[in-house]
Amino acid sequence: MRYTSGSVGKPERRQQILTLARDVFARRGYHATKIDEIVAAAGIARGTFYLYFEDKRAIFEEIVDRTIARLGLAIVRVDPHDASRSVADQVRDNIRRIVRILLEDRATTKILLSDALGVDPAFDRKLLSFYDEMSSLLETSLREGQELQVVAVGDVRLMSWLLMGALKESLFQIVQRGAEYDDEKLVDGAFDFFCAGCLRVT
Amino acid sequence: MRYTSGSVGKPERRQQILTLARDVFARRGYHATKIDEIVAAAGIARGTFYLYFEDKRAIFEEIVDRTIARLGLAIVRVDPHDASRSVADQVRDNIRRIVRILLEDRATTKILLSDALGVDPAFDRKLLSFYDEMSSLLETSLREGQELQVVAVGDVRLMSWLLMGALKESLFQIVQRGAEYDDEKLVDGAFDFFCAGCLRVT
DNA sequence: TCCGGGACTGACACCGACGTCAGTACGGTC
DNA sequence: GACCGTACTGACGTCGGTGTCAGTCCCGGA
Repeated sequence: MRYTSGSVGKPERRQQILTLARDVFARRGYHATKIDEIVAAAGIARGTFYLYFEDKRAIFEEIVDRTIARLGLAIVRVDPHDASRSVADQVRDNIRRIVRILLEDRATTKILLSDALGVDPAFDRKLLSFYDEMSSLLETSLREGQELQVVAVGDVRLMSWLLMGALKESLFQIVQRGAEYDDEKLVDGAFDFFCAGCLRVT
Repeated sequence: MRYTSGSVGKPERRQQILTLARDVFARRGYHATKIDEIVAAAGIARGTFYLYFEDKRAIFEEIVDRTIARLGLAIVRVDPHDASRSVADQVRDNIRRIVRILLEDRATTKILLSDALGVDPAFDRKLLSFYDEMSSLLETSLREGQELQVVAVGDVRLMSWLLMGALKESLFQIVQRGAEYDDEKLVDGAFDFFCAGCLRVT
């Protein structure tokens, strides 16, 4: 009896399972995904899965962690004293990097923005603390910006929530509906919104 | 053997289970909540639960549906030709009604904003179509606003996502952390943000 | 006092998903 | 051709959680 179409090395097999599992998670959601489905999608036997991953939670965590790590690196502190790059450009670049990462691998983004909460108390904590970190970073930057008068007066904590939420929801909607949406158009739209809102009610 | 401390009528018992279950869901999340936990929290036996509710999904749906229905009613179309109420006031009132409903019952809000997605494919669809409805309503209003020059030019669909996301995330953060946050401060903060963003980068 | 029915109970049978492990296939080495 | 070692297989035992239902309790009417 033949096992797999092509004989593959261990790291390749691992990556293969990871990628296929990601697609299943994106399609079915974390809780609805059974090991059997991952295994079927990857064209391997049940036992093989456990040779490469501890359990469902472990493979899920690995998928999400990669993107979280990339995001963490992509967001860099705005330096208002950098002569070579305006604050506006730096902000825009941050938005662009986030958007690029998240629209590049839509399956993972969908997972991250809709299934990652509610997996497990420990995992929830990790995810929330990531958001906390991002939010704190934002708050600090906003406060600094207020002193330099490049950020409106007001509660910076609330602002950070509003900003994060606006971007998160847009990205979620785009990947959720599988809509094509031009990266740059989103970056510009979000940036403009952050600068001036959208209501002009005198 | 005594059964329950106080003898209660059927509708009261039902409501009691509903309320206690809501708290358990809020604390533990949908998937982590077992019928046994609801039953323990309500101080009733396993069998009793099934006298009142089909299953876990049914009681969860009932909890969430109530709030969704209230939200649906709370959001009213902005009428730019209403002489008695300015557009700004009407918008602000919509925000206020949403905020009031969601901060009034924080447990349910937490459930709605963090657990409700990923329960079940059918339930997901229902929830997403609710958001779709809200989003469409918003888009229409925004488009109308653009004609009247009270809304910035740009993609109204993106704007609706940005607006919804900003508000959702703020509310989520508030209930998630159990932070006290003044209703009116949030309404004002969100409204100001919608009108003018928060960046002032020339 | 006995009976009937409604509210409630909780032990139990069932089930679906999990993780394991004895076994199979196959490529290399002597 | 015999013998490993490695990658893989899938049937099977296990288990946590579910929903059920025969039985208990209690009250109100005859």
